[in-house]
Amino acid sequence: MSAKIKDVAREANVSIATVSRVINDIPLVNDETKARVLDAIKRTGYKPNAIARSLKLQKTNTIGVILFDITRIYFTLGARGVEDYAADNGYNIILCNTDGVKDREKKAAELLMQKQCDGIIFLGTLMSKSLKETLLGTNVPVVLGLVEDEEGDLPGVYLDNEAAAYDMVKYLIENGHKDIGIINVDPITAYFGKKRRVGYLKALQDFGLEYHEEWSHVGDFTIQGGYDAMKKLLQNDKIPTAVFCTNDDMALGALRCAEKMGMNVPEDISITGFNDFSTARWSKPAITSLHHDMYELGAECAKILIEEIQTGKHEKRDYKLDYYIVKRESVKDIGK
Amino acid sequence: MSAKIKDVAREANVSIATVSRVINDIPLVNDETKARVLDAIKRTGYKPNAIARSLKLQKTNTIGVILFDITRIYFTLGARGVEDYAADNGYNIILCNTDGVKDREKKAAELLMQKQCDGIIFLGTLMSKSLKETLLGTNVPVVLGLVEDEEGDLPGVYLDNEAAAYDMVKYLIENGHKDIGIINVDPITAYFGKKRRVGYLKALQDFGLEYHEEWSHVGDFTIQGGYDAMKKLLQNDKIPTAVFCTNDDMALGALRCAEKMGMNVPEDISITGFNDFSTARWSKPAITSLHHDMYELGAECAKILIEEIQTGKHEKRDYKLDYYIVKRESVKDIGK
DNA sequence: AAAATTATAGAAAACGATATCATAAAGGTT
DNA sequence: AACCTTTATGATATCGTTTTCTATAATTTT
Repeated sequence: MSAKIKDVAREANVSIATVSRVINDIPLVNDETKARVLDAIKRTGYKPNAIARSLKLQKTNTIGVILFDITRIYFTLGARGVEDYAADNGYNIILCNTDGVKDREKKAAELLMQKQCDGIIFLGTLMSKSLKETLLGTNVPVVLGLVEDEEGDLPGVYLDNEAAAYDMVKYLIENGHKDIGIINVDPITAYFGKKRRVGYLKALQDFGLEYHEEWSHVGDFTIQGGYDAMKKLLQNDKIPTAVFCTNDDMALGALRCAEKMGMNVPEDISITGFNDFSTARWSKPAITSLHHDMYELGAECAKILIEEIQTGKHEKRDYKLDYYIVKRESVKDIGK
Repeated sequence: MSAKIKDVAREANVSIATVSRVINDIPLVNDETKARVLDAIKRTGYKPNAIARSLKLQKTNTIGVILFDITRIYFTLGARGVEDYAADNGYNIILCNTDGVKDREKKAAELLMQKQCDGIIFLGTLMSKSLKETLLGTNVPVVLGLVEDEEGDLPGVYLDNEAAAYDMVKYLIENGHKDIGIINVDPITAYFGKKRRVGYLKALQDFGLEYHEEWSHVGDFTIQGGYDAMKKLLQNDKIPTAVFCTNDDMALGALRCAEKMGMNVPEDISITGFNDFSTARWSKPAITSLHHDMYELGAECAKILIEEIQTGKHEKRDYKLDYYIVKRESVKDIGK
């Protein structure tokens, strides 16, 4: 068994109160005594028990992170952002993957609360009603990443997905495209999918373009998903001149599919991605994508959360990420 | 403040001992009393405090994971494997990224021990002496992923990197290649880099091929790193007919660099990857790679660790991952 | 030199649970 | 009717800390 504060006290011939004072740098200790205690700590190899401490202080210095799937770079970068900022400020993170399954999200939230996390960050695709209830049914501060609490007052950090999608489609339009398809993540299970779809539709409308139901497809987040969606899209008699994909992996899949069908990108069809991960940059042709910083998103979530934990003040605030389009090779200007 | 066991006891008009019995399903409780307690729990919204419980039980049901960088898919998959297996068995994970910085690894280990983790999994590139000392200076079970404790008796889960590299180089040789370069991760800071290099050298030797210092380059794990390393490699007067890259991202970088230099893969030069991530599969040309399952690695680490936690038995054992070569388009058979 | 103040250190009560031990009531045995 | 079981419950010590309150010694003030 490792040494306890009691062992140190015995060893240094003082009371445990004094040892505690030394550990916590409370000034009312005589220098000589302090030295004796420090020495005893070294000799016994004593390390404070954070659990006991947490119980007494009612503070665990841990942040719970509920996320979709750490395996997907989109979320991973966010998680790393959270972890770095948290670690720099003396907090640790407990991680729960949920794959977006509501039941698991709820269980994760309950568990994190039982473990007395000082705060919770939710990095998911959708905020379900039941999760929100669970999260609000406590006093733990909560910050949302990626999703926005539209009616409620939970602070959130996210991209203005609607505007970003709008801008990307607008960019395609500026390049002379009038027939624009979309390969999106499921707008029902993913909040940002919904928003990006709205942006897409709005841009079409604003520029007087027609919406074609048959050019709108949904894939999971994967390359294969993009491939399959593109395959369906290309089965139509008339096909668009450009496809707006709402993530890079799906854009790559779409690109591969087009190639497979004997088309060249961007000569025969233009494709755009979203997120600007290395997939897009190093693809050939390199994919035009919309850049925004997921790491920053995570870090910002952590920052807001820790501030709320430390001040105890709750305040609804939304932090919108910057974004910009990175123009590469996958879009052809077909304007006259 | 949320309800405590005391509140439930008062509400149900029983002692806290009885409430505790109900919570923990200890049979000696009258059915009627039990119902009353259950009802009180529901009414008060009581949730047990895991911290208090941990203190008393000397068990936190958390596993500490120290890993290199969650942002790199190689580690991420491992982390997810750990998390899933752990979650299925009632454990949670605390995650610490270290970027391989020794000091941070040590700090992470100390922190996890203070937080009374029931066990620690190390998913890193190298086991430093100081980290090992820190890890062993306690009674917490430790399992190593990716690295092997050659002299010590810590259990580990890893790929037989030497054999795998050997097989990959052998595959190139079987395809007629005699001039084979290598783009490796740093063998000094990464244990598996060292091992893969040994396998590479051994294969060259076994088949009577010459080793060319100038064809051996090192990159970080990234695509850019592979690109830069390839650039140096291609600056030689004589260049190899094949390059063995010890991860997929670097292979992609190397491929892009070769293309940039006006070469075609695999017509002018063959390239192989390692790990078989989607990068390799969806690249064009698709990259021949060595498949092994990082998710399984993580899950196996968790399995071994939890077994050790629960039985209290420590035993040195090594679990070696299966692997196989996935043949794709990036290798040309140049045999006569 | 007595009183008041200050500097140190210790005793003990929390924090919220679990589990041991003790106790009381009910039923069974002779 | 006295005793022994069995069943159900409560009181309480404990886990390893922090912190308040108290106590003592040392110092200063008068």
